[in-house]
Amino acid sequence: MPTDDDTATILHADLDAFYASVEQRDDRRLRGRPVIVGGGVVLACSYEAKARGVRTAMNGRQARALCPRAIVVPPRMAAYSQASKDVFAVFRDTTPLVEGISIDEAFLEVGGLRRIAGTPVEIAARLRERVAREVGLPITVGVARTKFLAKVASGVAKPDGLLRVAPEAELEFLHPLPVRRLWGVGAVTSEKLHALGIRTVGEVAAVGEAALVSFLGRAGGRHLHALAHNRDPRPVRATERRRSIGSQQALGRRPRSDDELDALLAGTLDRLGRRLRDGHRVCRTVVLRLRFGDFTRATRSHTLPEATAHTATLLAACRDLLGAATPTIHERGLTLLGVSLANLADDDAVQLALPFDRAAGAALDSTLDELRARFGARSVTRGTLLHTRAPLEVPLLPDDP
DNA sequence: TCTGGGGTCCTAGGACCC
DNA sequence: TCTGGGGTCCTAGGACCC
Repeated sequence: MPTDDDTATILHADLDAFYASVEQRDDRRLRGRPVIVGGGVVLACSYEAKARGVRTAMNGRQARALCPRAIVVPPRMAAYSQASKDVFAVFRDTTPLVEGISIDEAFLEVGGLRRIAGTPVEIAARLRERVAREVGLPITVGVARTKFLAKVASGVAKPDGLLRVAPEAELEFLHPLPVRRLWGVGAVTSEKLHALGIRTVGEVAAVGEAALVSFLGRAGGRHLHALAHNRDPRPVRATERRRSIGSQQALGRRPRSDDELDALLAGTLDRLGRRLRDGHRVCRTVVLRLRFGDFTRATRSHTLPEATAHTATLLAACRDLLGAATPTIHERGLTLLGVSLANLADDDAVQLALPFDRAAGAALDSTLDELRARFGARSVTRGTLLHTRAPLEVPLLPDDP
């Protein structure tokens, strides 16, 4: 039982089989039956389909072979987006400290709510009830002292469950789990670890940090070492702004003419430009993503001198990149075309020429509030200043000798 | 396992700057 | 003649997440 000084105050809330659950909610004929969302590739599947071995990202033909009785429905992204908004409204009504991770999961910090709302487990139980009653969707919640453990707990408790990891039993819970459960361990890393005879989190914990760093690189090694020893000091923080937006589409095997590709590119940039302007953002870097007939991939990027949301400017930059890649495309064929816009900033962000001076750079932080006031901008951040080598000249440091 | 679409973060080398 | 250390930015690629 949680005690009064319970430090397990982080909730990880994760909707179960999200897209498929929305479909079952909206069409009672689908309830209790195996449902697959998406035709060519499985975007999501209900637990009835999972029981037959169907998995997310599996190709459609294989999925239908495993589960011939499955009902395949096309995705309805607008419905999922609305359902997500409804669920996040319940999250934010539960606690102000909500960190969204994706369309269907979030961390919630509920420490400090004990007197008004009860223990974290009580809060989690109420949250599950509310999401079921008000939005009509099943959700699993993990409760723990750290983000990482809360996420592992919800994964273990799925579907439609609630699990608290007691602070005194964390390693007992963690160490027998397979390495794949560690955040950041995917197919490649787990294969590397298996090759070294490491299969469980406990076995990772027994390896020194230096050894992990030499196998997996600096960041990856340190990250894994910390998680395996149950060290995850990251606090729950309100969701930060997007760092990039993008769009891509698979083209199939059919060869496309240069004109066709150009039209696709123009359409993609038109939509992205609109999203950028709707969000009052500008971008400075365009990234062209290509996948070829042999499934090799390439990215080509270009950084503009000034941030913009002007479609024609962005399109021109993309055309140049695509033009340069045309020989490769003719040679190997193109099966995917995508564009990402990165280096995002608010469209009224102050743009400054940053002097190359470390001392000034450090002093910048202390003058940000002053700059915000002076320009009446929504946001002035150090990041904005650093990645914007723009023409506006501003006396940065009034006290500068 | 013949392959969706939307993202995040890390690494590494080269150019450039002081 | 010989030859520094520290930093940022850009580009490309890769792993991973849902």
